[in-house]
Amino acid sequence: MTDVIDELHRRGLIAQSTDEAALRAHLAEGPVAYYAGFDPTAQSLHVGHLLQFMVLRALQRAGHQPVVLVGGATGLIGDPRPSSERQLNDRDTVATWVGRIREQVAPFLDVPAETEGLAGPLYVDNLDWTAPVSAIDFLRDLGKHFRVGKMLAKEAVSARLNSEAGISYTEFSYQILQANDFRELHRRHGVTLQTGGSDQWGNLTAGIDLVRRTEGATVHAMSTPLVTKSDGTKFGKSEGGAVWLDPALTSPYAFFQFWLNAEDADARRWLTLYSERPADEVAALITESLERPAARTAQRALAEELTLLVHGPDQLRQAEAAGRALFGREDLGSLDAATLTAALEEAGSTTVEGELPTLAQLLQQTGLVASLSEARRTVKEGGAYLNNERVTDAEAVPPADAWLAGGWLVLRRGRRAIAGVRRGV
RNA sequence: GGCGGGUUGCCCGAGUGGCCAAUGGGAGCGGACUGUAAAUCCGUCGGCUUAGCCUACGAAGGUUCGAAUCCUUCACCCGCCA
Repeated sequence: MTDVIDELHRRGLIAQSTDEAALRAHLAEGPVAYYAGFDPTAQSLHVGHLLQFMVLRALQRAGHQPVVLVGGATGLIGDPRPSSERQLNDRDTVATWVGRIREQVAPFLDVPAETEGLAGPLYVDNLDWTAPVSAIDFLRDLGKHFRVGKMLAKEAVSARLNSEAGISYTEFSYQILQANDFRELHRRHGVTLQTGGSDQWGNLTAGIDLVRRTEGATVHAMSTPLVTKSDGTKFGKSEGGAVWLDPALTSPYAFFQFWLNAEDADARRWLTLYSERPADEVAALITESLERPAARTAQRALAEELTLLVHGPDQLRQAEAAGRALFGREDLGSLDAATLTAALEEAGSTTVEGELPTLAQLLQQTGLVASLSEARRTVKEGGAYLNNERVTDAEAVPPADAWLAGGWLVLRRGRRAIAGVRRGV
């Protein structure tokens, strides 16, 4: 049996860890309860969170006990972002998001009934133990264990202190809440390892210190590296903004396309990080990508593996088929109604009843552009296409013979953004 | 509580009474080139009923023929002092 730490290293999933030899020995002793927390700061998790699940899954496969914390309490506070203070969300909203994220996490870690020896996850919400703590309890029982000097020294805090934005007492206190979570999970479930992103390192170590100080126990932490893009832009964004895991916010098609469109260098690095294939298979894919980059095997492998993991086999099949239909060689007119319908439903579409509006209006209605001004601009720039033919007049109405099989018009913006217009009954 | 500095479009950041929908950079978007890559070059980049109009320079009021620019009040941020 391969050592899970070795596997995590091989995949580049460990940026930092506490005493690695001790952690390795600890993991070798038997099943260890470990946790990672996810704050409900939005209605859904996004691709940025995915790497955390890769770590949780690797540990789970190695026989350890995952504990997933959804931060009903910490989500009300917000951890300090490098840029600026967070906008607080109201309590009802956060409570709703807790439920959604809790459901979203499940497929990553739930184990099928027939699986031998693997432990399903334990789900916890830190609101359970944080809400009952009074201000006095907080200051007496928790605050006393934290030195302000140390708190100020944490990267997340000092960066903000030295910035124009400054930092509120609320966000400054965040690390205490997360530290308390670790202690609470250590007490309740014997958790001895916390994993998280490298930007969480300060919070992870705050928890370790608190547990040592108050429980006299040694616990561990491990952080994942920041996933980067070779062009320096932020990972996890696409045309429409964040790439969400919720299919209602980012369609499986768009999710698949996000990975497929990765740059070569990124795709190879990401494949190493994300793929659960055996090491030699990953190595072969990377070799192939280096030899024939145009085939984009690394991108394809990534897109397939992650779409399957996040959205399941049916959605993967459809996302792939849609991409083939829309970007394939064939003439759009030769596609049959079923293929076109499946592809455009994946890509995004809108239905038009009665009189057809102008192309500018259609572009806006399908969401390919944000405003009519942008639609006109796009047409002027030569970036708008109807059924793969460049549009020259934004105010024109598509001719009657433009309708394709099944009552569809295919609108495209630029090379990649595609949407369908369906004829209403 | 006092004094000083600050708040400009997605981000950074110019702009101190008209030539300002606002210089420049970045991001974004489109085109060319390609592999539904990258790099590069070119263009574009508030909205609308688009040769015109509307909304915008923290918020609200005011001065003025005219304000991002001047005045007043308020909010928030940074620093120093108490």
